[in-house]
Amino acid sequence: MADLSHGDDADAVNALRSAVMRLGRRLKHQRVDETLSPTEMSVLGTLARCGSATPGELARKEHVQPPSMTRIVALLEAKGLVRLEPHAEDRRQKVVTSTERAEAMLEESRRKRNAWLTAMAEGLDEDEWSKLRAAAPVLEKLAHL
Amino acid sequence: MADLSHGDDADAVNALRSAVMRLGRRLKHQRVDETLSPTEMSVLGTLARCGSATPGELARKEHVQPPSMTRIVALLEAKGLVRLEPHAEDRRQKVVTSTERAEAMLEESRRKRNAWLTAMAEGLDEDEWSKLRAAAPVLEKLAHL
DNA sequence: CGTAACTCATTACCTATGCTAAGGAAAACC
DNA sequence: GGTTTTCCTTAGCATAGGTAATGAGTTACG
Repeated sequence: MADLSHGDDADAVNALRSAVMRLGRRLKHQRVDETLSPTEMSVLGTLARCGSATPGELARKEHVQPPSMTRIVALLEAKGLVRLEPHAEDRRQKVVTSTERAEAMLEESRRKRNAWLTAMAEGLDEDEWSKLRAAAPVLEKLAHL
Repeated sequence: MADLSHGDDADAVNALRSAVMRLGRRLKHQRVDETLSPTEMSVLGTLARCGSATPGELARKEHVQPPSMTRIVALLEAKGLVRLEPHAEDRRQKVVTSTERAEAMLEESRRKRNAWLTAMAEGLDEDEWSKLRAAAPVLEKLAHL
């Protein structure tokens, strides 16, 4: 594992935490569809990546409690972005699948997000941006740990 | 500026957004002092870095609306972590200063945060961690842009 | 000067989004 | 076959943010 005991790493940790929190708050405001919360967007993204999933699986992946996921899935279904089907072998569970409409929305949202981040990146040079690009997968891994 | 038009960067942008959001959610739960919200912590951090500031300045820096900052400052004052003084030249404004107690708490919290992130970093190798460390300042810059 | 317009902080109220606790149905396990 | 466990859900609550409206203080302009 990495050694986090000396000062530079402690500083990095603090910078990371602070930046992630603030950036997260700003990203919330840049939602592509005003009627969709950040977590709802994130769920659609997860479904696009992983295909179908049960509410429980989604709750674990999004680090949210099951009751919260129940509501999120219900809202997504009401908006026609997700389909709910009975589970094949286990009748307690349900299977959540994103619709074609969700795919289209994700594509649209990707464009808008990029536009916003492009504006943000005006203030970054190529070197800074490449550091960010290199760190993106690591942050993802960390978020899933 | 960086070129965000091709696919790799679009992917990086998506990964970044998703990871920042999820990591932010998990960091919220790892608060060092249960009685302090993440934004309250962030305000104390800002004060430690920048010295005194008015509520309005803090609201802008934390990307929060003024009324929210009013409440945050009031809570911090009630906990003895912040001192409120009248502004020298402008009697509309107030000056917020962190107390010695806040400094001690920040130091304590830094230790606890590091412990948590150390546990997280168990799953990272040295290369991944160094990428993260390189990106930390860039993320901070982005968060402040 | 004095009043109009603006700015800063605050108050009051509302909403969004998460949580815990509790329940009901299906599966798994003696 | 009855008990325990697992999964989703319902109900109620807490937190943390936002908007709109208020009040006090400052600045600008006529």
